[in-house]
Amino acid sequence: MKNYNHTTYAILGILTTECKSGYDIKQFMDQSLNHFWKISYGQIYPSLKLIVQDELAIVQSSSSEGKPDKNEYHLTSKGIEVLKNWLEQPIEQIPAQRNEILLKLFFSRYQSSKSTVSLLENYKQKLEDRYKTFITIEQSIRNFKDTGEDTMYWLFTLDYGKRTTKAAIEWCESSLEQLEMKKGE
Amino acid sequence: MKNYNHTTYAILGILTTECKSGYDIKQFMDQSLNHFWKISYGQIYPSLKLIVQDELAIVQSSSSEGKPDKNEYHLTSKGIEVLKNWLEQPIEQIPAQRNEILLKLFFSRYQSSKSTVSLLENYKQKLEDRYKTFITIEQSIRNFKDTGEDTMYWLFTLDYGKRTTKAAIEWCESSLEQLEMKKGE
DNA sequence: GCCCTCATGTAAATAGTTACATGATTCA
DNA sequence: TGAATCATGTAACTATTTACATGAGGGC
Repeated sequence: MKNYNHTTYAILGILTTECKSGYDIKQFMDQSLNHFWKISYGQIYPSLKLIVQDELAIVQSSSSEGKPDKNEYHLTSKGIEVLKNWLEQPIEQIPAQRNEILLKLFFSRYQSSKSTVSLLENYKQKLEDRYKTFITIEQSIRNFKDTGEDTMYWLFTLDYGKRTTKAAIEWCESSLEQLEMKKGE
Repeated sequence: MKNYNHTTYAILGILTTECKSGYDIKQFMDQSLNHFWKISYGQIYPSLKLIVQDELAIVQSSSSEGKPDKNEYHLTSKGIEVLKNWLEQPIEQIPAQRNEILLKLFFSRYQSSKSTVSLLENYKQKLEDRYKTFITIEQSIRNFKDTGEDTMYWLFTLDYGKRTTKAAIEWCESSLEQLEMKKGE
């Protein structure tokens, strides 16, 4: 079976939901997959073209009143096979998460403690904002979604975000404390 | 001041250590920055060329007995300025960490619970291996490094890795438990 | 002689973003 | 009429990896 890139699999996955057009896919990404997967239109439309070429989906134009025409992509059985097959493959390796704050911190002896503190405080703020967003999303999933099959898995991914973000916030606090102690010396 | 990409700043940072050549930089990355920054030779050498062109460093050939010649790159004061300036800029945004396991989990209702369990167990194993690696690196830093200025910052980045990896392991355990409960229903 | 490590580099392919171009509908 | 949202798409650029090419020196 031919291999596709992760972006293609992400799109195939989204096509299993009610989201069927390029525009819908982008909306879905920005709302639901935002914290662990993002892509731009520049990738979505060419990928959809490939997906149709390889017969993983068929496209049909749909027009509804008062809205521009829309291309709806529907998975074929071949497309579903490809998706299922990918789901079953184990993860080759944990992604090397590039992290700018760690990179800066690694070389922080070239700047004042004060600057490093600012850097960390700013980062901590961003993490706290993100954490709050997760809580909000969680609430809305629990409120509006009936306990369908998807719900559990969606909550898993949110839980991952919450746990790792919380750990990162605690790390910021711990590091800031240590910097404070160093200054006090 | 001209802007460079993160890779260039990473290289400038490494050039402040004893690592001065393209080969050294790669070694350093693979050993010390491995869990949050990786680059290939295909990026290192072209970047070094640009760094010299922009006079952020000068290059000098050095030969030592029994070893091939080596190009040593030494930061200029301009190079140090550029590095320091970058260090002081706050992080624009938390990186959207693409995460394949979350992507698969998100669409896991299209596979059996058994497959999902395997996926998570495999991932948990990888996380545990990574955690052990962090402990090992931490020990070696504490043992072999005198408590120089760098040490504290290096331990910060390791601590980040340890904390977030631990949170991810706990997440795996929690998710596996929930899947188990679901199966028992 | 052969393999491993040291050492530098390029070319091609892949991945991904940003900016641009276009045009319909809705609402103020 | 002008801005906002809906909708599709491409071109250019940037980033990054992989595969390749080359060659010296050391140890078996």
